[in-house]
Amino acid sequence: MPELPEVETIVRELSNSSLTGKTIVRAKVFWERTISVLSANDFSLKIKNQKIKAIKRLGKWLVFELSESILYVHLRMTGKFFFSASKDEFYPHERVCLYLNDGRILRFEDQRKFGRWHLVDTASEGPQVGIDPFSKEFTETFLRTILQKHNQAIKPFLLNQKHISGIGNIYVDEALWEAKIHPLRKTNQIKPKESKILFKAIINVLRKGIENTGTTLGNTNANYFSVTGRKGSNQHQLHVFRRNGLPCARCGSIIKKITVAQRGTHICPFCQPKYLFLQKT
DNA sequence: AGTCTTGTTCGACT
DNA sequence: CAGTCGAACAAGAC
Repeated sequence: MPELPEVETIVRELSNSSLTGKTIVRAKVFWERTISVLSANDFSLKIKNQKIKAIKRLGKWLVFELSESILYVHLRMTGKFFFSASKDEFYPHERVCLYLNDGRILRFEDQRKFGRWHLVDTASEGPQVGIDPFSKEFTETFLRTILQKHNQAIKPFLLNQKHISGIGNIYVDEALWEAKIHPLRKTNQIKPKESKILFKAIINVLRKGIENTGTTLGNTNANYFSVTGRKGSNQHQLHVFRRNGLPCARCGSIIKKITVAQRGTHICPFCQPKYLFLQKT
């Protein structure tokens, strides 16, 4: 569910919610497997009395820099954060909550239970992810070079967080449509000119996603909502994702849904040909 | 009842 | 080693 733009939106909202400087006075775990490596009990003991120094993003991970540790949170499909003031409220999908020294409770809700909290001492024990699309290491040259080094369909390559971190199923389909590249094209057969356009498309779709505070596809609890419960608006800007049967905004052809790497994949069959019969200049 | 889902990891296989 | 594929995780919408 949440990809880079959604996680970035959540990080910004948490940072703006005066969470920085607050102390975690108590943690409660309602679903043990949400906590990775540590037991729920060890986690609660370890995080207790730690101060939140900063909140950042690493790929799709949220990073809470604490006084003695680093807390990494991955939302996977349905994880979401929100605040509540009352201790007595009951939320059916609540997995973890943090009591703060200002009386607020930061709650973590996760319908499908795939979300993970990883509390470690140093960043070297944290998740190892690839280049962030908004870091200065992500350049046209980097993308062109790494595509040449692999012989894999472009879509699963872009979804692999070890190479580039933060792109998920929605934004990858959007970026490939924008760059006019079929998701099954092999990485090492993508021409330098196309790679350059793809670079711009990746930055563009992610930046637009952030500007629109994320993509919320539906109204149910399984969808993305921000910390304050707001929907994003990027779903109104999508060109292909879940638009199968509708006309392509560029050429009018009907958007098709196919399966690539076991993921629903949306393409314009005219704009994104699988084989390049004509060499474009 | 059966299929699908915005993420990731694992093992089997080629 | 590199890449593909299906399953697993888990719950709910359609």
